[in-house]
Amino acid sequence: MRAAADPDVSKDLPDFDLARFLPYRVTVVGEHLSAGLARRYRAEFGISVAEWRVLVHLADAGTVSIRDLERRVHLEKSKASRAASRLAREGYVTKVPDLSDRRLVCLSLSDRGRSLMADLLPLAAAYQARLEAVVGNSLRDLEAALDRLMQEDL
Amino acid sequence: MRAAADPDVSKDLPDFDLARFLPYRVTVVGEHLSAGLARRYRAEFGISVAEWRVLVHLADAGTVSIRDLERRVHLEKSKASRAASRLAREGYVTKVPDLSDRRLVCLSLSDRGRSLMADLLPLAAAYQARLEAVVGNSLRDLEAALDRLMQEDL
DNA sequence: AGGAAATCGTTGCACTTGAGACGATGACAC
DNA sequence: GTGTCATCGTCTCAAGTGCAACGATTTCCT
Repeated sequence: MRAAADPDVSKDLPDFDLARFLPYRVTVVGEHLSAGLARRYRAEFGISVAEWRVLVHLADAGTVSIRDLERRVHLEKSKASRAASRLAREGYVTKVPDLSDRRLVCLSLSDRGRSLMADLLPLAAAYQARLEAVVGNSLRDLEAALDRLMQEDL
Repeated sequence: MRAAADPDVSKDLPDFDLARFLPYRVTVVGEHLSAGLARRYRAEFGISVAEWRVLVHLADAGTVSIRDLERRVHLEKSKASRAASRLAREGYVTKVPDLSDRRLVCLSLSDRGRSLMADLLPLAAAYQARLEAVVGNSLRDLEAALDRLMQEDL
């Protein structure tokens, strides 16, 4: 017979339900939501998610540096740098050195980029509206919960 | 003077707040939550997020195939295949052909893998408990909202 | 039985990613 | 000024990724 407490490896592991594990669950939903819109702007304009974030921030902040992107839209600096370079190469953004601090770059939308965003932003707004309809009247709670989770230092 | 309606590119773009855009927001929170725990098991055991998901599923399903992983824990099959291979190489899982259908592989935890999970699962359970405490009594609403967003075909 | 079609896991390929090193620039103390 | 330190953006390198193609198997249909 075996002892009741068995420290060796043949012992049963504690139950664990990945489907209820918040890091997993939130990540999967995030990928699902992002992919839904990204599929469209990737097929139509060849834009990646990182490039989309850069464009959105440019559309509402005007002129930004790589470091601003890093802090405001959660892109690591190498990722932000490469996304900005691609967008500049495609002609969607202009990239010039900042004259008052020549370590920085000034990124801003070109005419072509503004024209792109004139197409993209209404699409995204409609998508957001659709998601909010799905969530319904618990949107406030959802946002509050996400905020609290985000503030938590883990 | 300029006409009121101006179709050219110099027109202002619609306002758009990325910080309230659900795909962005949910994704960022998901990364934040995942990174909080992943940092620990990566530093301590050299395990990636994909490998973690494989291990968890093995811990509670016993024996699974690559295809099961693909469907149950949202890993593309090449990602699942490589994660399983790495874990097999490290000795955490055993990988043998399925005798009743030789297209499939049978993955299961080795003794070493079970021992690893005996350390990891309590850690994850504590982490989950901490997150649930942060969310508080709106946990039900949060889960329901995530479910509804997940079911939506986008 | 026998051939077409579907399924499974792996791999080759081109691309992306994260982490750190690096040169260039600026801020600060003395 | 001058030296030290911090900051910014890019680049390099190894590792990871998505996708499609592939061989091996099984299933289905007749």
